[in-house]
Amino acid sequence: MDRKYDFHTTEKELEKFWEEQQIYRYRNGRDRKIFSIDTPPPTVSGKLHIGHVFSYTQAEMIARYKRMQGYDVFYPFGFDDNGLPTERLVEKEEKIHANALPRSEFRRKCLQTIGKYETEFQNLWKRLGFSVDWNLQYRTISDLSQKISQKSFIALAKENKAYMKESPVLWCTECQTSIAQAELETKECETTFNYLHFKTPLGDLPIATTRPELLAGCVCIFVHPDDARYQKFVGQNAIVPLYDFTVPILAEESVAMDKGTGAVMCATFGDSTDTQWYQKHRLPYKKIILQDGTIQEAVAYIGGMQIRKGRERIIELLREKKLLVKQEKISHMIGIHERCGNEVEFIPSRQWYIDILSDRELFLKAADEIHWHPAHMKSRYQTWVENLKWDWCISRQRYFGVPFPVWYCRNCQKPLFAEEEQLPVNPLESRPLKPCDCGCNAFTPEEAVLDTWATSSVTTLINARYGEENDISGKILPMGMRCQAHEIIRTWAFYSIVKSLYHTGQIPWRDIMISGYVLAKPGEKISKSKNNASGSPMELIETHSADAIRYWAANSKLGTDTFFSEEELRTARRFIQKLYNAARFAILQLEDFTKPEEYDPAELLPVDRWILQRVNETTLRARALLEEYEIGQARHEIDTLFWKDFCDYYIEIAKERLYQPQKHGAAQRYSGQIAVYYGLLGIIKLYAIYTPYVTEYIYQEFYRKYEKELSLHQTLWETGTEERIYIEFGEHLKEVIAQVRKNKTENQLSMKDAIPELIITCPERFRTFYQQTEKDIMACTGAEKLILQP
RNA sequence: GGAAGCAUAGCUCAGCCGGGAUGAGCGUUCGCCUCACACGCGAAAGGUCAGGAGUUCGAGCCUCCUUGCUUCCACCA
Repeated sequence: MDRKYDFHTTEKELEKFWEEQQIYRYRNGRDRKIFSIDTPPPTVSGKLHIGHVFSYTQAEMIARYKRMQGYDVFYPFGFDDNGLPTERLVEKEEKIHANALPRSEFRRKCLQTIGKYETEFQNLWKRLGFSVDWNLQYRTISDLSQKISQKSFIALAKENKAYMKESPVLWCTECQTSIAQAELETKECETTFNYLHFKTPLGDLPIATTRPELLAGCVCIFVHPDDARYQKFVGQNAIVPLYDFTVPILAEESVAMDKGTGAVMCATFGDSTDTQWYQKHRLPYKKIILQDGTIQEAVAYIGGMQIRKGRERIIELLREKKLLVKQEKISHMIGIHERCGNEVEFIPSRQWYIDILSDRELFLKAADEIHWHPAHMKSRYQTWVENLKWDWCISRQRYFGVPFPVWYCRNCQKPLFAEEEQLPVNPLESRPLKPCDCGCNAFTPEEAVLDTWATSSVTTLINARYGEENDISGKILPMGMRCQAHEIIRTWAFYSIVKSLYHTGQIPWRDIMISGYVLAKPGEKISKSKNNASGSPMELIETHSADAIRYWAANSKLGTDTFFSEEELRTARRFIQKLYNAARFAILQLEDFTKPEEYDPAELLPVDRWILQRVNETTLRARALLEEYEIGQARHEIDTLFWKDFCDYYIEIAKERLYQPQKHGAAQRYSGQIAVYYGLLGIIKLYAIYTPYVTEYIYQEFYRKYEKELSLHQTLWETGTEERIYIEFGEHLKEVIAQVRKNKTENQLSMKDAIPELIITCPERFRTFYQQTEKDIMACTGAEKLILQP
């Protein structure tokens, strides 16, 4: 073995070796319990950054951990390559607009782009040593995914869980599609409160509005029924300034008397409150804003303008005509679309929804059946479910997605669903297999596509090939765990729970593991769009090794956001070199080692039993922590065992015995060899989940010729009976050596300098142990004489 | 406005059931080239555990209040 560990060649060779030997293949549950993993299919919307690596790697360690506990791990990998995020990427890269192209051509461009990105993504995950079974790879745009997604929709529609309705919906005028509540973000925004007077028979009624461009869409005025200032106006009509039509003045309890003037203009639609009032008071709809964000042509003064432009123009006009009483700068929160940051509008349209409001209790109960890691993440889910306002709108007026398997009868307008044998189907290219119940055989296809989440929420079903010929849902559902970041609790986690409950009646997974973000600097999330990542993951791997990045990713507490610092990668590299060096030492001492069929621990020296007991103890502790997904804490336990106990104490104590059997005895040396052999093997098994490359290298370089498994990653963590007395003895012995080291340091002596006499205060129960360890202690401390005193 | 998380060494963070800060890594200072490793070994300095009150024999940990940071949700007239 070279003095320096060459990760460049080693990692590449081993990556190939694992792939060729199919080390991580899912064995279909043959003779092993199955642990199935629902891992996030990354959205194909740009390049992956260190944040993804951080989160995905933590989950990957759990996969490795479970495998080494004897599970047949079902660990697929997918790509979420349909939907708006991908469309936006393609529009940006190709400098095109989806709606300017024939649909088929745009879809073709999308397919090209995702192919390129997916290869890149896959290479990165492989390079990071992910123990994914690539045979299980899936894509949300594949035929199978589309089929299962469409089946899901049809099944829900038949149970009336999915329904169509005409209603004001959240609308993004930039992306020109409806969106769901979950895709809404808020942004603090400076705006102006414009005060105007509406004339009424009883005098002027002052109104404040931030959206004067909607004056033409005003349908009524609301005042609070208890508001003494305005009670008299209720039941009267008011004249809308500038447009001079009349609207009724109505009483409404939800009006905030202290906001603006206390009297509020309701337009269709300025905000979500307007939509609620519209429904509650059965108000008329006056169309002002169109789907593309322009004002309807027929609107006087501002027809055809963009919303902002129209607003400015109206303010100008109001000012000219002296109708503007005053203006006030305010800052308020507005809803924006998470994908583009554009302000959302409410536009009535016919959309498909999934009923989620009726079954909140069910969704909350499901959350209690799932183990959340960390536990407090459950409250985010609960708050979200409790605050749901609208059913889940699943139709998108976009192109690159799973089509709705629906046509509408031209005669009776009834929706007609595709037959199962037609799926996956694109209604634009196919026809229903039979005529409508009304006898009509002419149809209009649904042009919308499904919300991306409507498909990615069934990843568990896609992986299980739910309802297909080779359905394996009985084996892998509910899945053992779901891993994801906390930002998508309200989307991916929530929708997956909804779909799983609706389709299978059970929770999608038993555990959910939620990772934190990697922040570039305080508060600033690294994101694909901001491009604020320091070096691409591939570059970092080339510089620091995949193992180093993985080791770093295991450093923080689950669910906690962390900062990225390249400095910490250097620490990781030091660790890898240290492990390599320890292995070099071990291999050197074990050149002539004959592995026993079995060995009796009673024949080993106490200090050798101590280190083996420490490995055993650490394995037990790491196991307990990893069962709770505490990757960082488990690694910390292992670090202490390896660096402190194994390297700094054990090797130093046993060194001379291994070098000089003539002085210590052959049997004593053999005892040490056994401890080094099994001790290091236990340690590399523990580290295998964190740094799979260097540990596998050590295994192949040395252990492979003794052990039966082809790869370290096919071995299992082993534990035996705990014998506390050896742990306690080790602790005592460490204290003795620490004292000697301290003494030498204080006297500025080298560690190899001799000391004439070492007096050990030794409890009776350790007496024999110390007697058996005398030569080791003398060698390690340089003591020429050893005195044991009670 | 509601909720959650965080606040511990110069920095980043561990601290399980309430039992003596036993802390770790990085950084700093000092010593040591000890035949796996100077990408190392050994040691040292450094803390009013955000502030306050309470419960308790005993609080970093439990309760309440205050402050600061982060996040989620609500608020869009």
